[in-house]
Amino acid sequence: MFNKVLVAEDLDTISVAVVQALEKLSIAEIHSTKYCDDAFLKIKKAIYDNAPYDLMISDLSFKSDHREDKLTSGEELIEAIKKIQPDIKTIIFSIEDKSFRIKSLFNNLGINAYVCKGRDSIEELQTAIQRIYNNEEVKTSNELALTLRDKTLFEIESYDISLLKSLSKGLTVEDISTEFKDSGIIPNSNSSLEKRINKLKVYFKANNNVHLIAITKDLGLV
Amino acid sequence: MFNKVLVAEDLDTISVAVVQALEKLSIAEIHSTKYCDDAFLKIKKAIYDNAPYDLMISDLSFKSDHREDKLTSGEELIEAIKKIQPDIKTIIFSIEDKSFRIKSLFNNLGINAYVCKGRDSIEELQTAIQRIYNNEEVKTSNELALTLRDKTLFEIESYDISLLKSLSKGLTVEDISTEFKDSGIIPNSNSSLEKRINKLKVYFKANNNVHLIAITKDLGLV
DNA sequence: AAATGCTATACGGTATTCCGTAAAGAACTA
DNA sequence: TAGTTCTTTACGGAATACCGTATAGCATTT
Repeated sequence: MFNKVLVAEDLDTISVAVVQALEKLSIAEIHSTKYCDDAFLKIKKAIYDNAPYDLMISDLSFKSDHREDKLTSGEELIEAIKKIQPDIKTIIFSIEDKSFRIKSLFNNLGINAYVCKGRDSIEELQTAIQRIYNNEEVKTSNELALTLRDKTLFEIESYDISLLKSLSKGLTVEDISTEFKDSGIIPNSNSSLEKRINKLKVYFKANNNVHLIAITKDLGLV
Repeated sequence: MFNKVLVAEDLDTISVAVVQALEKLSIAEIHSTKYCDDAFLKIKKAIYDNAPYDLMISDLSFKSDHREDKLTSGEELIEAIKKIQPDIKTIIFSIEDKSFRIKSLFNNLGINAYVCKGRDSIEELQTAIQRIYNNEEVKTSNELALTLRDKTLFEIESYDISLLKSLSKGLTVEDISTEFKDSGIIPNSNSSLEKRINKLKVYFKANNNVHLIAITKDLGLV
């Protein structure tokens, strides 16, 4: 089994539970930290001491508080760590369940596993660790597997996102039209914008603009 | 100390940590559940068995899964439970840190304490329980205390919440008017609803309804 | 070049929002 | 009872959303 593991998690409740789960896997050295910056320093020092970590388990989002941290999210943390220790194994342990988000984590960060915080996540986390150690394929959470495989997912382009964001800022279609014209974004006519908004409304089954923003906010798109 | 306590929390990691924290307070009977509906049934059965719970600690948001639950949030759960056992003590233990939201929980649900999941929440939870048991004033988390004491804060009533919720469901003012008439909610005329929406728009500095919903969604009010 | 198809744009009519003003009703005061 | 104030309701006009149809531009095909 892995010898030295680091847990980066800001919520104390979750952190103690994860550490306990690791202890049951008879991992010798388990360290935990509540801040991304601290996690980075620990990894760095471990390399320096010639006793590097084998695995890091990290949350994605960290609450901000009085401290002014350089690294503020799990993504930034992993990106920074991979630069100084490319061979370290990484698991993200997060509540995030948006498929497109998770997909990009595998593709862009090269994480080894993604475990979704949920009703049976302790066991899932343990099996994920075991499988990574055995170099086996890591199975994702049940619910997740479905959404990741779902090819029918509407391709939301960045154009749609900025359109939705402008709407949620309280701009009228007229406003957005001039905004897009200024930024050189096309299409930018009222008519085209309306047509695009309409497509989004159809896709998300929204009755009107208010409804559309409510839905996409819930999905975390905006 | 309290004798019988129920923990309603869907994330297994947090649940085990909370139960451990309770054990250290030498509480005799500690039960936990991952679903709102189950929590309600446990409370109900305990009343029936003449051994009611003294305290419930509940999360606010619960993940939805294959089960089709009637109660889907901590708010709904507490509302339902207060109807069958009005004297039960309740603590909300959630990641939510928006002052509006929390204030409305105190005002509309009559909770006894609000503890924010964070880096030192285990200790905060324990002192909150102790203080409720001693009938002392419950101190809220440091950051929270400031915003809650602010009397200039607009009093968001449950009326406003249901209005915003209806809007975010894509209903028109006309629709909401008939909906409110059917439910016996007053005021319910188009004019009054518009006036109320206007106040909210002024308060939240929203340009239009879309903007208003975007803002209140961000604040976690809807 | 002509035909085709796709996309962006233009326009018009209806519905809804947005925002005033005013009347009706209820609660309180003198 | 009459007066005062606050809340609810009514109404009207301008702005915007909503939705259909029609034209213009551009690329590809024939």
